[in-house]
Amino acid sequence: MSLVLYNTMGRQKMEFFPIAASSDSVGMYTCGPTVYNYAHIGNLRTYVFEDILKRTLIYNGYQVKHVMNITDVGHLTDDADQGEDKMEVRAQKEQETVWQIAEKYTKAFQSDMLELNILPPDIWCKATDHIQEQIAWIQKLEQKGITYRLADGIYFDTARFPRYREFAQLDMENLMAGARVEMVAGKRNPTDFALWKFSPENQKRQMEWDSPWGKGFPGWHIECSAMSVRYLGEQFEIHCGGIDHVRVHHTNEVSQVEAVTEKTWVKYWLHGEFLNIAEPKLATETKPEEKKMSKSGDNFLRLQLLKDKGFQPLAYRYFLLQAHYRKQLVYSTEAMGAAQRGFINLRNKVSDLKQGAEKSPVEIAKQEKPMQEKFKQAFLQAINDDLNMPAALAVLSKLLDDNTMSSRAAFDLVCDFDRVAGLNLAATETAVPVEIQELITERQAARKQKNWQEADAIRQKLLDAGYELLDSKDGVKVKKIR
RNA sequence: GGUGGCGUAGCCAAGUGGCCAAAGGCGACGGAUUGCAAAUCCGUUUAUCCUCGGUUCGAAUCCGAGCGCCACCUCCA
Repeated sequence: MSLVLYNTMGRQKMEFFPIAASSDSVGMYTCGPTVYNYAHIGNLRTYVFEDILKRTLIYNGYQVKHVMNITDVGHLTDDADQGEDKMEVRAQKEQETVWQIAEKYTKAFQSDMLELNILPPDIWCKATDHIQEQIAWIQKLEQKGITYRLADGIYFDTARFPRYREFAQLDMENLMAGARVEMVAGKRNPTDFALWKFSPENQKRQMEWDSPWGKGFPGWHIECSAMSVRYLGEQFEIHCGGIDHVRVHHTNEVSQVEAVTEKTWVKYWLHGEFLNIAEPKLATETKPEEKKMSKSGDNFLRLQLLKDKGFQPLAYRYFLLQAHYRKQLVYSTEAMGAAQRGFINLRNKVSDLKQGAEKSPVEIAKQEKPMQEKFKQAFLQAINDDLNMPAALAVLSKLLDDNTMSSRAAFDLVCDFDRVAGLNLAATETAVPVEIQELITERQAARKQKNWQEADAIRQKLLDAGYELLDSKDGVKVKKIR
């Protein structure tokens, strides 16, 4: 079945084919975090979307080579190429070196990824580890005569690359008319951007390098161009990021690469929409205000905060999967609570199915194969239609409600679907410690004697210890809840 | 002001010309089961698909107008 993806380049759904027709390998570059702070749950939405994309490709039989960068230098506090470096600002604030800051927030990010069951990239690359590649690429642009020098750095002349506006679909005249951005003195066009920034003369930067143009640091956009080409070649299949990157960051990246190579760089561009947050305003106001979350703003929710509220990271993943990645989604505690209940119900059903499956033969009866295939096709159709996870989850729900198949056949399918959903649905409960098992036995004895008071006391005790008991016809089930 | 997008049940959310008297989830209600719970199972519930007009044999789906909301046009996933 063909895989169709919405390509920002062209603004339409397109059938996916690797560049080399005969090959099943796919190069995928995802813009990673700028590690000057923790990731918020809005950032994480994008990474979950990219993970679904990657898992869908793998599910379709492709070999994915996934590269993700870590921006640890050069990302300025505004885009007029005259703000401060976010990393340096943060280091100042926390009284640590920029290197410590980078290390700390990179680790935090990777830990979030792990908790959300996001598959790690094959290659992590840090901007500061690839300064030479970036300098070399700027030199290539220089040889093409597409750069110019100002007092504070080397700039890309967007007027010299006529295709510049194509990607962003920029209306240059409007951009000019609305020119609210204070331009760096001497910039030839409002869209021109810095490739290399010089260190300020009056101040020592923690991160700076020698270059043919003078001591300084790379502009933000050049790192993704240089590193993706380094690891994936001058042409590769997929590049993704947040929707906000279309206009400036990715447009600049495309320009930098294609101005040098003079051929199409990336075949498919995918962008994830924003997560907004319903922010309860003052108690007097009835309607919550919807605002997007900003890493520099104050409505900043981290995964840790969700955990503190009792939400499981994978329940957050489930929350995200219930909406399409190209639609804005509003986060609220209520919506998250509903998702968590849904997620727990889902897991309970799968858990029952699993117990049933463990009692049945591993071989699926022949007559069940067509039924399995029917579900599998429905699931595949959903994910292959531009990653329609809400529809895919509906197929999963229908599967769990189906009672025509054996537990074994159904459970195997659930595991298959979970390769894409990544919800760890079949996660095995951890073994119950002996002392817990003893208490359970004790309670069963009390129940037999109809000593309900004793039985309930033990049940409460176990609950406090993090184990929930579920009496069923087949005996007592134990669920670890913490 | 410019640009892009959205408006589907109490809430979240798929569907974008006939398979839709509209998927799925959450919630609510009734029942089975249970010592009580929990979980599970069965059943029920709620939609003139924002409004008005048009195109069409046929529209939630296309077109026009209006209303409302969101995002982007500093940085941001």
